[in-house]
This record gives sequence, structure tokens and C-alpha cells, in this order.
Amino acid sequence: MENKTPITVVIIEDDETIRNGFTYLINATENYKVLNSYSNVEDALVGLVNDKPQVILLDIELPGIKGIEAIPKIKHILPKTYIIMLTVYDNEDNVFNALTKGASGYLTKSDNTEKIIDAIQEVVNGGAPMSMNIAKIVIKSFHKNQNSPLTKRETEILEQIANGKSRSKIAKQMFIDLETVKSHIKNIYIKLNVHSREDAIKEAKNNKYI
Amino acid sequence: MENKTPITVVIIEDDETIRNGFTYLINATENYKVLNSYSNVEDALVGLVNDKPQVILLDIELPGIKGIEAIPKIKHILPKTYIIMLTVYDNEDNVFNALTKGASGYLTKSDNTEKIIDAIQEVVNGGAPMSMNIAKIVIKSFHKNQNSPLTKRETEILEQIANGKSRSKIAKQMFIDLETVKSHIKNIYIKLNVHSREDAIKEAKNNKYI
DNA sequence: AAAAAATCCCCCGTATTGGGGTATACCGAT
DNA sequence: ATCGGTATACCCCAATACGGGGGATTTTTT
Repeated sequence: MENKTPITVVIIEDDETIRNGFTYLINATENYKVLNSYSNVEDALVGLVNDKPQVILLDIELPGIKGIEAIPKIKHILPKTYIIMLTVYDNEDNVFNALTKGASGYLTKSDNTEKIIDAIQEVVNGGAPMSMNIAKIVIKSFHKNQNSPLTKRETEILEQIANGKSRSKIAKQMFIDLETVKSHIKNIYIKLNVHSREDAIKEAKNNKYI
Repeated sequence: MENKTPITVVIIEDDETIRNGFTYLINATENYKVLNSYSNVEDALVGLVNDKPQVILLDIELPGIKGIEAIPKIKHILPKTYIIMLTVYDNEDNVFNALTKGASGYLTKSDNTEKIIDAIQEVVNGGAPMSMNIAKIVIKSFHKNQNSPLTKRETEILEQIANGKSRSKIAKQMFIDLETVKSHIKNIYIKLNVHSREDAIKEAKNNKYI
């Protein structure tokens, strides 16, 4: 490979070992350069204005401002930057939130190191790199209807209902008041135009809202 | 499309509106022709000898001889005819009985009309068209635990419960008394060692009884 | 014939449900 | 700065569903 302008990277990751490891790994690769690395989003937001990297590796489990919340903030100051999420937990909600908020890729930290480089290359080329298990979650969620009239909270509650849970159980489990659950259910019924749990479940399943 | 020999169809369905609707729909489609339609199996068995259709659309909920019982009789006189079942209830037992007795496809009446035509085409081509929800039932049953402590009836009822149905709804739908449903549920709870719908569903799902 | 499964019946007390309002606090978009 | 949407919480009510306690009968399987 010839020596051209390197792909610039910034790492935001609180674990020092991982941070240094990635920095070393990427800098050791031709045509890749780590401009800076940060242990938290607050510092990163300040420094990023000068760094202006092409790609950001962003840990999802961060102290203070969480990785997911950081995405819109970063996109706000650097709209053209590609963001690759790093995570240990492949939680569906996180994956989905990150991708809809503008993350380009999603890797688990257990992915081997060559994959990280490949992923950076891939996002720069307009791709969407992600681990197999992440991809599976995404595919599954694509089967879910994107334009559900239900809010996140309502969907959560309807899912509990579909599991046979009573209002009070749902309330306990979600740490909210029974009355709040009732309110949500009322709204669910109105939105789905139904008058019972049974019909709500049926309607939601038919339309892949749940 | 050129005009070739049409695919011939016979409809056996007691609801006149549906019968006429399907007849009209199919006849309006190029290369498809409804030879005859019957409101019951008895009449159909007489007429079919002359009709000799390639495909039969057979309602599962029929007065007199039920659709499922009709399958072997039809297959006896017209062994090469493809049979597509039509149903409003996607009851697991029916699906299985029908498929093992020789039905080629299985559609719910709520499927949109183009699907019916597609399905006819598909069986003629040797396929096995079925609605998504039907297919799900088939696939699911392949994964089911064979050594469930629950009887067939109990499993059926527990599945209804898992769909959020109340006892009375279950009773109505299964054409049995509310008290019978209660008895079954009592037995289910005892067998699964639980004391609520929620726990019963959870336990049953964990062990793939449903 | 015996066992298992499916059906139906009565009683009881408590919990849940669906629906009617109303209200607050928060947040993002205009 | 305001507005709509979201999430939260509270009150009241009648109707229903629920879980558990006794049975009993018929049909199907073994």
C-alpha cells in the first residue's frame, strides 16, 4: 500500500487498557491514525472540535454521559463523522437506539482486532459494519414495524401484557405506579382502537408492533 | 401474458358472500377459471367427478361433513387435485390434520385476495402456500417439547391464555363451557405447579410446552 | 375393566379490568 | 416561548375475571 492521507480516528472509552490497546493497534496500521483518545464524553466533546476525526470509536457503557446520548451531541458538532459503537452487551434496545441516532457501526469488544480496522475502513467506504450477533438483532428488528403508533413505553407495557402479566405486576416490575400503567394501557387501546388486552395483543402482533 | 389452458378451480365454502367473492376474483384473473362452487361437501363430492379441477379451495368450517374429513374423500376420487384449506381460525390441530391428510396449502380468509391467486399458482407448481401465521405454527411445532405433561386440550387452552384470551373467550371459541375451561386451567396450574396465568405462560414457554 | 382425558356444575372472596376524568413535569420542535 | 407528545400519577365506578374449593359425568385410550 502506498502512503496517502491517513484515516483519522478518535477513541472514547473509559477503560484505559482497551483505550491504549486500540490506539496502539490502529496507529500500528498503515494509513490509520488515532488523533486523540478520551475517557469520557464531556472531555471528548471539547477536544473533538479540533480533532475533526473521520471516525469515532465510541464505548456505549461510559460514566457520565452515556455513549448513546453522546451520539446526537457528536453528530451535532461533527455531522460528517462516522461513529462506531463498542459494547460488551449486545442489548437490543441499545443497538436500536444507537443505530437510529446515527451510529454507523456496532461492534462487540470481543471482536478480534483485525475486525476493528476492517470496520473503520468499512464505515469510511459507506458501509455499516457490525458483529454477527448484533446483525441478527438488527435483522430481527427490521421485521418489526417501524411506524408503530405506540411509544417505547407503551410497547414495553404491551409486551408485558402479551406475557400475561397483570397491571399490578407490570407496575411493580417497571417501578412505576399502577395508575401510570393504567394510563399507558388506556392510550394503547385508543391508539390501536381496541377495548381489551386480547385485541390489543392481536392487533399489535398482526402489525408487528411487538 | 398469452392465453393458454386456464388453471381450473372449484370452491367449497358455505358462506355465499365469500364463495361468490372468490369465484368472481378468480374468474377475473387471466388463466384462472372457477368450474363450480359448492356450499357443502356432500354436493361437492357428486359434482367434482365431472369438474375434475386442478385445485380446490376448501373451507375448513363447513356444516355437515367438515372440511378436514372431506380431504381424504376428495383425494380418493381425485388423487391428483391440489387442496388449499381456507380458515378463519388458525387452530394448530386443524392445520396439522389437514396437512397430514393431504392438503397442499393453508390460508386464512383474512389473507388479501392476491394471495389467493398466488397460492393457487404455487400449489400447481408444487409449492405449499400458507399464511405467515400458519407457517409459524408449523415451524413452532417442530420445536415443541414432546414430553409435555399437558394434554392436547390443556396445551390448546394454555396457548389461548398466552394470547391474552379470557376464560369466557376461550370457552366461546372452543365451543365448550366456561366451567370446562376452568377445570382445564386448574389442571394446568397443578401440573405446572403455578398459581397464575403469568407463571403458567412463563413455565410453559421455558419448557417449550407451548 | 381401569385409567386418562374432557366435559360440566356450584360456591366463595378477592383482584383485575376497562372507562370516565384530571393534572403535573419534561422535552423536543417550531 | 409555546405547543404537542410523552411519561408520570390520582380519583371514581361497575362489571368481569380470577384462583381455589368441592364435586360429577361422559368419552376416549390403554
